[in-house]
Amino acid sequence: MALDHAILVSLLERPGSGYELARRFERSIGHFWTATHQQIYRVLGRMVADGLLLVREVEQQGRPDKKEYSVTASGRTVLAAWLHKPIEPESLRHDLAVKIRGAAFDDPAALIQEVERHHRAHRDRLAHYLAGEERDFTGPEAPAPPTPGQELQHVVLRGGIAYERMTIAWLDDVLATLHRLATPPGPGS
Amino acid sequence: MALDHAILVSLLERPGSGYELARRFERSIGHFWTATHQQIYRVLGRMVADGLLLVREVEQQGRPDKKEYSVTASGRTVLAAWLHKPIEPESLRHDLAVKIRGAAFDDPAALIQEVERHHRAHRDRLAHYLAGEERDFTGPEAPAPPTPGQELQHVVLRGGIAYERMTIAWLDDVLATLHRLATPPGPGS
DNA sequence: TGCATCATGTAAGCAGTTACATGATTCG
DNA sequence: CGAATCATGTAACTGCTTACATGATGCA
Repeated sequence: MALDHAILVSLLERPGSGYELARRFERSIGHFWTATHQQIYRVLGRMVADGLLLVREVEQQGRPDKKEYSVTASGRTVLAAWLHKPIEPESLRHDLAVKIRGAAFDDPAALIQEVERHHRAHRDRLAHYLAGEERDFTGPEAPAPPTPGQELQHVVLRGGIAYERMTIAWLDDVLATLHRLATPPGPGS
Repeated sequence: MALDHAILVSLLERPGSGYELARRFERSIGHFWTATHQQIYRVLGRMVADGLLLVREVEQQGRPDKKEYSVTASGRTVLAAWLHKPIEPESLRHDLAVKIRGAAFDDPAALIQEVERHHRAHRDRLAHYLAGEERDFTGPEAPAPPTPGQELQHVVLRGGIAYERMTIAWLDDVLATLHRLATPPGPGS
């Protein structure tokens, strides 16, 4: 289960509450892993019970109190063990591709709007990643020289950027294909 | 649940047994969805009970008998309903990216072999996809002109190819970053 | 007064993985 | 005789999603 390990990495980068973790999973860590707060709270509870994390109650002004989690020595050991264990190369799960092949048994043109919607979502995500890269790594505000941790975060972000660019280009290809199928060559051609 | 829909699409493309479906999920459909035979048999049973599929016992010579599944009108309706319902753009789940960020709290150099292993796996997959493209779509054996269904299968395959190429390029970037971190500039520079 | 943000959780159900289990045929 | 391929399944467990549930503060 890699959610445990993603949480360990995120809390090593910076301790925080379940709520903060959920927000990180929507943002930077969300480039490569997703999780909802429900799941995060449950796993946090288990990881504390297993001794991988420490909790500290933090009182706040003008906000509800929070629990701040940090990684124990045991948690570091568990993470290191996972880092040294080989994992299988990922395989994709892409619902949209199922839909595209399914369109052969329905109306291909009906899928155009859906694909355009995805295209917009990926363009937005790309813009968001590029803004984050400028802010954290390539802009004038960025630390120079970067720490190894920052270099590794940056290369992961570059992966997210490359993924979004590739996806946008592919969706252009998909749209062109759907349009071609929707308007087949007339008898004059 | 998209496994149901992936099965519907696959059986509409060609009826087949659970075993055959499992093999397809390792190959062409595996470009965008994975499933094991255990899961497939369970879902097939449920889909027959729900009236989405028909089973037919087929006796074979020199092989065990098999059950051939095909899609009912009800199954087509369910697929069409799903095709017309918007889905959320995917978010990634990439264990290797978690490992890369985690390497900041371990030895980055220790990850190089793992990344190289993934690099090889993705190159192999790319070669396999390209061979499939040549065989089914661009080679001399390919049907001309292609049917709409084949055009859609092809554009999905092009997506798989683009994904593998992007991933290989990114893993090159990751390897360069890990090597840079493993051999920091000496005092002479 | 209502909405957004901050903050934490429980419960039920479905999806997916891993381990276990069987048995026929073909080929070397 | 053993290994590979064809063929179908059950059981247990783990992980993930969806729905439900509460309550404070700050701002318009």
